[in-house]
Amino acid sequence: MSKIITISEIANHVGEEVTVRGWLYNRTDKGKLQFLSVRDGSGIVQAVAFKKELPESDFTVAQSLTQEASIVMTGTVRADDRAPGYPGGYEIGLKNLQLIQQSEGYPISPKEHGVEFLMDNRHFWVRSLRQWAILRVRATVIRAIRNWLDDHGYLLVDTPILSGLAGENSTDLFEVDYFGEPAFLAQTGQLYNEANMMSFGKVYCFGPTFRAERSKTRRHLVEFWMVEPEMAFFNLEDLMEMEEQFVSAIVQAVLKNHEQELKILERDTSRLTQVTPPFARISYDDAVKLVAEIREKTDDPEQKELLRLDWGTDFGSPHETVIAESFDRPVFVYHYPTAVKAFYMQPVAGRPEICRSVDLLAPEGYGEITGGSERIHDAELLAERVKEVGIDPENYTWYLDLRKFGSVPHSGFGLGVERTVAWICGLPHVRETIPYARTLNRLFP
RNA sequence: UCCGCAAUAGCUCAAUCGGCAGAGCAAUCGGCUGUUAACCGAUGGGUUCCUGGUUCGAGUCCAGGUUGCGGAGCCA
Repeated sequence: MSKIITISEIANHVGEEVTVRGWLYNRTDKGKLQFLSVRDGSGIVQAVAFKKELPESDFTVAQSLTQEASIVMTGTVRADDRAPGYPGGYEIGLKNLQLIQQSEGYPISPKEHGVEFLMDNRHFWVRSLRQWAILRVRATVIRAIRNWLDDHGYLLVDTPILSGLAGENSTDLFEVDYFGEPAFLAQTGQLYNEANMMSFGKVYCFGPTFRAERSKTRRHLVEFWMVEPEMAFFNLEDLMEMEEQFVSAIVQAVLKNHEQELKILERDTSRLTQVTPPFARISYDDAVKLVAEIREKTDDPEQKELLRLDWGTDFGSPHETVIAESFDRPVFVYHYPTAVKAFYMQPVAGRPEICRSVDLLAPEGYGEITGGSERIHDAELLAERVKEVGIDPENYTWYLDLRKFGSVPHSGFGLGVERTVAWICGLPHVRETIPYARTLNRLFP
């Protein structure tokens, strides 16, 4: 009985007889010689079947294998530069092959497919090479997020997914029946984070969030994952310094661990290596001027229309794109108009029309990947803002009470996992960055 | 919700001016001892999204609808 190995560790077994268990990814039949491309989850390896080197019945089995048939194979590992795979350069000289189950009519071929077809077959699509690479990067992004926060004194404190609180924007909430009472799926854990921060100093929550926005763009999902750190005694400048360290650590972790995956995705990593502190910083006031200058220079009438912008309105994605393109690394845009941001953001001293908020825009048109602010810590000011915005203070009693018992200045932000993965992988759409995307028209598979 | 585009074989697409519905891949069969999305030969495979209209004749033109895609708004 030979040793069962995973393909990722094949380099340690050159010259040995090994067993690999997996699925047929592709097959090339040359008559008395066949090449089997086999994946086992950890990688892809080429197995070579010469007719004379394995039992006749096993060779016949090899000839009958269809794409995604499950198999157990045994053979000798040898280094060969001609062998493709991940990692490439090694192949298995087949001595024995056992079919577990044939795969009849597998829908996804090595040729191109359309988006709808692939999303309908997402439960199979996750087996494909590009998806394998993307979802491995996603796992590393999540691991890097947790490692960095855990290593820097942040405590993971989970926040509820079901809540009676509306959160930020009541129109975009999913309502569910909670024993006859209305409840909502969480859009953010932030309000709870602010309570937890007073207990643990630096906290974060990390989980799925739900937004019933009727958005149909490359940057939106109905269900997406967000990490939200919240820190006591942090002002806006502290927040930006923390964010640039944090985001850089995530990008560098992927670069370090996924050279192979980024190559599969044909990602140009030169822009990613530049993602190190400090990031660029620009105020909303200056960003508005910057957009106006860029708009002035463009000859494209369509672009001129899209870039139209008055002070006081929020940036749309065309604005964010041209702002981000003006810098060679991620850029913070801070001090947005108070009117376009959430009620709990601290107004700037002497200029209450702007607030201590900051969004981080990723380069290459990937848009906003974090959004955060310094929070209002004064009880009276917060109560005033609640009244101004017109939300029912009844529902926010506990949240308002936080400001009555040792309230301190504090800040926090949320980072969208899918947008971060899309940016790092260089993908055109976030739907491939989550195993089973929930979008406007998709709840299956 | 608004604007634009699309729907033809299992998949990706073609079909000239309105005139016999086609190719590649996949599948099946045959050939080949170094393939890299192998190649060569053969075979099978169609409610041209739906409903109605114009016409001698509609995949193609017209009306309505359905579904999907891209963008805007909104956001991470």
